[in-house]
Amino acid sequence: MGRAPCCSKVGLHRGQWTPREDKLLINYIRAHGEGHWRSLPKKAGLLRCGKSCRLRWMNYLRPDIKRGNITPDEDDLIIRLHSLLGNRWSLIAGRLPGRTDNEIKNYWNSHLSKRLNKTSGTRSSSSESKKKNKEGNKDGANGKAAKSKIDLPKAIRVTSVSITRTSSTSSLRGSSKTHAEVHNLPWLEMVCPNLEVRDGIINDGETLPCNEDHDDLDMPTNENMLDEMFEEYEQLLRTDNYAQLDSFIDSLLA
DNA sequence: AAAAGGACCAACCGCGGACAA
DNA sequence: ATTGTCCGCGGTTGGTCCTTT
Repeated sequence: MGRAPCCSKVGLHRGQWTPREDKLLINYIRAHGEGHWRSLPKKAGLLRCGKSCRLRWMNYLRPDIKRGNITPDEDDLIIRLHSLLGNRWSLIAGRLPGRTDNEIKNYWNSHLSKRLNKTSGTRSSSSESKKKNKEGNKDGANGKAAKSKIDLPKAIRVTSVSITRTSSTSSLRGSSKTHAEVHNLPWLEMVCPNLEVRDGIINDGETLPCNEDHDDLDMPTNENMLDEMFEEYEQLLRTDNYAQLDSFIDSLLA
């Protein structure tokens, strides 16, 4: 049962990437672009699984990745977005230019969940669960149940929306309209107001508003919208009106 | 100074949706 | 309509570095 592994693992390298492998991957992607991950390793002369190449590129080698500590603004945004979206790291990462889903996930597990745990007393970090596992699952199912999880509908696929940093801007033509307007995505409108679609092609703006290195993340309009959204969400939580809460979440996910 | 434990983070794994044949 | 493949996602693992004892 289950599908076969993405590739034969026989003879393939695993674990830490060497500088040479990084160089091969960077050179290949510079010359041929991203995508076709399955065939990429062979063509690039890498003894790696395509998945591994994609992960390495997405999380580490991509030129637009922002290095360094998470700023307080980003920190705040992550918390807010997580309360709205749950563990949808890729969606959250899409709102934080230069940050990867893996980075945010790690940051959440190692910093934020712990911090929130202190204030709420209801969450536990992955490190803690890992520790519990190491202790031999003494708590059995309880240890699993203690893990925090926001009960939201299953994540929708967003690749076609292309909030990602790699969306093409080369073939844009015709009149523009925001993507959120076209697809009736109020959430997207708030989170990424400059996203445009022209002739069915998504554009995140000539100035790449969603991709810029916003070191200060100084976007007061978005912040206000986010605040309003967050407040509305909190109010619904307080009222315990689950039907309304569901429709609110549905409207976000459209 | 050394051992033990904790924290962090890069990388792996398996699942499921999208899409083509 | 079915099957197989590719890709992206979230959860988890394990290695390394740091801190505490």
